[in-house]
Formats: sequence, C-alpha cells, structure tokens
Amino acid sequence: MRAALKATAPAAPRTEAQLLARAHALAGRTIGELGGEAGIALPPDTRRDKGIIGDLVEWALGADAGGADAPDFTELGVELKTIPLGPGGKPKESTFVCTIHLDDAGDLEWAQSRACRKLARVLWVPVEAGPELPLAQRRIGAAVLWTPSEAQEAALRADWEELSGLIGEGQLDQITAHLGACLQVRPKAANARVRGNARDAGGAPVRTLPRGFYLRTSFTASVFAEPDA
DNA sequence: TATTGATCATGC
DNA sequence: GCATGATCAATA
Repeated sequence: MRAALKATAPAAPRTEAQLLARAHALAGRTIGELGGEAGIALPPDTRRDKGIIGDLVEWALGADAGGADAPDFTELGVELKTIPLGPGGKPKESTFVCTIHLDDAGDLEWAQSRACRKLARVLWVPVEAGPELPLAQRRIGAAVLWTPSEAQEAALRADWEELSGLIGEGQLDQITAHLGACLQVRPKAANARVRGNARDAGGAPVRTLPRGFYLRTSFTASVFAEPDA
C-alpha cells in the first residue's frame, strides 16, 4: 500500500550509518507527529489502513523501493519492517515476509529464495501497539539493524526447506500455520475466494489460495532480546 | 488469550 | 493477479 503522502520525503540514505542515525532519531517520536510532517490525516484506527504505520516510517526514513520487489533501501540492500510491540515489549503480531510462488516452490535453494534475501538485512522499527492506544499517540522505539545469527538462519532455513519441500511435492493441503518453528505459511490474499497457481501431488496445475511466509512472534522477539545475535 | 486463517488498501 | 505495507477477528 502507499498512503497519500503529501510532503516530500527525505532522500534515500547513502550508508547504513546514515540510515541507522535517522532511525534512532525517530525513537520516542509518535505516529501523530510523523503523520503531521508527512502531510496526511491519520485514520481513526488501523482497521482499514493496516499498512499506514509502515508507510509513514518508510517515508520518514527515505525508503526508495516504491512498491517494487526490491529491498526498501535499494542502494543499501536493507529491508524495513515495522513491528508492533505490546506493553511488555513483546511483538503483538507475526511479520509478513513474502508471498510464495506455489507453482515452483520446490525448484529453489534457500540461499536464492525470496525469504532468505528479504531477511538477510532488516531494519526493525518497533512501534507501540494495542487497540487501547490511539494511533496518533503510538511511540516509535529503538530500531535494530539486524542480520540473522548462524543459529537463526539455520532455523529459518530448516523451516523454509520443510515447507517449500511440501509445497513442491504438491502437499499444500497438509500445510497449516501450525508448521514451522519460526517461519510459518499462512494465507496472503484479499479474501478466501482468491485463487492462484499451484501444483498437485502429480505436478498438474491447480488453483488455490495464495500463501505467504510469516515470522512467528517468538522469533521476532529474539531479535530484540539479542540485537547482536 | 494466543494463534490461525482471513482480511484491508493501493499501484501497476 | 501479485507486489507492496500489515492487522483483524474467529477459533481452539
């Protein structure tokens, strides 16, 4: 999504240090302040504008991918993810990673996968969340520029290989969000009637609900518990 | 109440 | 339709 941001965004950061400095400068600021600077009127809540916070932070930091299948900061190869934190500092929601190409999921290596590329370098920007907290009052927290530790990448890879393997074998019907210790497969569509291309166990084309990879909250919590991990 | 499955908005 | 940005809300 792309909100109707009226004000001019800052130029894309040229170095990771510059990006991180900008992100740190956002700590303590509110979504209301960002909305004002961007020149937009905030919606009353996020029910109809679920991506509004992500859009505002993208704008404030100078993300330049603009809806393309590329890192948010194209020159730096850094992906931006805002993450809602509850009162206890724990993630309140899972994190969408990418959609899954269901018709050729078995033909790829982890290292070349979209999931791996998206997660190779991520700037996590935590934002206070909770239905009791008005959108404009939600504060931005301390950003973390992250690369998976060896253990984290191994866990991600194991889940990805298991899930991609099942999809590649046409076992999509057996995949639920219960699978995967850190990475899970869930629907990613406008509604449950949407169909996309996949393959059955015999390799024949079938139409099914589009899916995406998501990070469990227990995994993203480890990002903030071990910034250097 | 945590989690899974479903959904909302927008651009091309 | 699929990519971007995610959160909602029914259910276990």
